[in-house]
Amino acid sequence: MVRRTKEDALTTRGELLDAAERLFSEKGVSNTSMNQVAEAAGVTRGAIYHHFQNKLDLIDALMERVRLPVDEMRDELAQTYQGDPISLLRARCLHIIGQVQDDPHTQALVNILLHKCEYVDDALPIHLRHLGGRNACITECILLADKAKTQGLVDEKYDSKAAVIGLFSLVDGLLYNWLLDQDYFDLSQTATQAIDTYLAGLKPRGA
Amino acid sequence: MVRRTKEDALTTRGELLDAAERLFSEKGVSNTSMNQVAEAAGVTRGAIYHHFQNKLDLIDALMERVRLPVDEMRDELAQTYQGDPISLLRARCLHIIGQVQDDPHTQALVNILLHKCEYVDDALPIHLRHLGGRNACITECILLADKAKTQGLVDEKYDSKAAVIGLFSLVDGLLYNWLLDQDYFDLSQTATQAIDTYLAGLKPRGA
DNA sequence: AAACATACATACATGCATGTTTGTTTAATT
DNA sequence: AATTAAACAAACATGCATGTATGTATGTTT
Repeated sequence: MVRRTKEDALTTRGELLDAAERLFSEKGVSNTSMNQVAEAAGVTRGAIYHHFQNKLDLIDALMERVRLPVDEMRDELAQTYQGDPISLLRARCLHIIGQVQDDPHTQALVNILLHKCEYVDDALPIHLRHLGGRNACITECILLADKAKTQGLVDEKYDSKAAVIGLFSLVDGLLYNWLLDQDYFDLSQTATQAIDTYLAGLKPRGA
Repeated sequence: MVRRTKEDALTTRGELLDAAERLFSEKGVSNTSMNQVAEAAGVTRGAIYHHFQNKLDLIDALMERVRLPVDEMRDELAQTYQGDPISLLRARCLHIIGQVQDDPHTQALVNILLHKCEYVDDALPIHLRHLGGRNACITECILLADKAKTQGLVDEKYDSKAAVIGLFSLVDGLLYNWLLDQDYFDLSQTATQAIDTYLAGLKPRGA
């Protein structure tokens, strides 16, 4: 069957992305061929090369699909600027944790990023996206940390950038290890305690 | 030239491992062919298949080579049981950080583990080794955390396992992000502050 | 209704990576 | 000294992944 309607084509495209996301997350990116993706989506490779230029382009589309919700979340949290900066940072971190835990698309994508793809060339869209998103988020959060410092919520002795990088590394590490073996520990419980521990350590001693 | 002496063969084997370590760390495991490894070592694929069964066996040997020093370190630190458990944990974490930063072999291997290989199949020796080593180390450190709790160095409200997993995730995350872009932040400074922050958060409030 | 463009399927060409086998030279063995 | 066996090199066979080119049936446009 060929030349279906325009929305049918979009459906095919979506099924290709679903299949790719699942296979990549299960077997790794370079260990999954375009043919396998096509078969899993019930089409042939012709369909893939019609919708995407090549594997990299496919991955790019994959990331584009879930980046949008993440951006929404960021904007949303940025607006709810109520409460102290530390609580905001906490909420943001826990939100990320929760989303990876509960949203299958996010989980698959993060799994791909952390465990199922090789960072081979600087020109790779994956690499750039990952780094870019991280740096933008960190830069934004450093402002929050500075604000918290002026409010006396964070000890003066700490460097804001290092503090934020530490917090993000903690989140990354938790996700990294949890995705490695989901049965080894409970993510939300462990993450909540770990993040609270870290944030408690940021407070001035006398507070 | 062929059939060189027995130690010449060991040299060849070592050069193969060196080449593999470098190429894998630079270009990724699945993106590096056996032929490229052989060429980089100045031999042909025949030499590789003489010393190793296949790519997985090569990687296995790669990990075996640097696992030994790491184990030495662990035994060494386990003997110096002086000082409080928290200081010991701190020293251990900073030691790992320092070793990744300063020892090229360790750095390359950790880079491969974190960024240059796909965790595709549970049967892969890489996967098992990584998980096994981690779990063993965590189990060991949980005892330390418990000990610290009985000494009143850690707040009663914290779960020991979660506390240790948090600490290790922090270290993993720091290495993960630093290896992604070594110029973005100073590893030892950031790690020292982050680890100290986390450990400070573990203390009881009134201390 | 005719012309065109889209959404694929199919077929083809190419190249590379792997694993194996065979061959050759020289150290080690007896 | 003769035999064996190690340490590779070189050649072979195979399969798979990619990219592209072509074919075709059907929606879409005018």
